[in-house]
Amino acid sequence: MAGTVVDERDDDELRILIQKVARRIRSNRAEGDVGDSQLSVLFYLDVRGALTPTELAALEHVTPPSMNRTVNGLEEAGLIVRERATDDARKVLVRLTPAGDRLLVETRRLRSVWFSDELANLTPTERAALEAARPALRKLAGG
Amino acid sequence: MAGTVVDERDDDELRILIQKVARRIRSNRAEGDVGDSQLSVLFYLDVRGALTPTELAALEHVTPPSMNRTVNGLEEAGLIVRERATDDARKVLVRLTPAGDRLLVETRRLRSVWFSDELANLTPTERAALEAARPALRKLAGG
DNA sequence: TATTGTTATACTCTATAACTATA
DNA sequence: TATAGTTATAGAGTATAACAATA
Repeated sequence: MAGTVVDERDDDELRILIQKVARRIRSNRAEGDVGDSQLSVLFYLDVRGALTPTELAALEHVTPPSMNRTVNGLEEAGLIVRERATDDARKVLVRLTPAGDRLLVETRRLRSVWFSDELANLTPTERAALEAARPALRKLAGG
Repeated sequence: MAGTVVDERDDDELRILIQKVARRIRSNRAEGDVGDSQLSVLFYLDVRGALTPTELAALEHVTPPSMNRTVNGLEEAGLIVRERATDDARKVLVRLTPAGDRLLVETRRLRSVWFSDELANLTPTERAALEAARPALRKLAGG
């Protein structure tokens, strides 16, 4: 019972720490950088090829209207194009443009600067521990 | 050189994973729940007592106007009060109200449900790895 | 002048509700 | 009816620029 209380507090701290690290990552956006969600969509399109808005929404665990807004922003910026699917006229395929591909590469490079510096400031032990936690983080990220 | 490229991609994934887990935590807010930043402020006020907006902004790594908006929301909800400091008339002390204290306890409990469930779904190995990464996360969170 | 707090404004991301088009 | 996409609207969180009050 005492153990339970301690565990709850530990979980709390872990949860708050993850949110805080994420907030710091976000706050270190570079000038002309693209937002988190937009970047993540570019990332998925690069890895998996063209996807529908519904598929993207599921991958990001957001609602279709949220993803639609994100896709609108990317389209207005010329980073993706919408194409009607040939097999099902309801479906739309979101595809990376060459400009989107270039921005993805550049933005990831910019984003990595702060984070990689932070990682470099960890001790070898801390770094190894974070590396070992990668599978757990993958599972918590939910695919 | 090949190793460098792989490392960059690994850092990228780690960064994106952390952001994604944070997004999932946020999306699992309960009804009537308070936002991330507001909750974090309540957390600090509970642990450290009354603090100025500037101090809170520094702790959260956000700008003073951002913190001001967060504090406004908490004040409108009756969860904190602003008091003029006696020693320096420029300063404002933000203090938790009894209602804020109650909401903090309740909200943390609600928030823990989803995350603790997720943690419970990890294998013992994954769970231990995440636990071992806690010091690294603390450092990345920047205090 | 420097510091503290604040307001004005704008952008990103998120959600729910409701609508259109296609299957 | 069910599914895919979208629009309308709203709220939280963040930022920069500019201003007021006090030290």
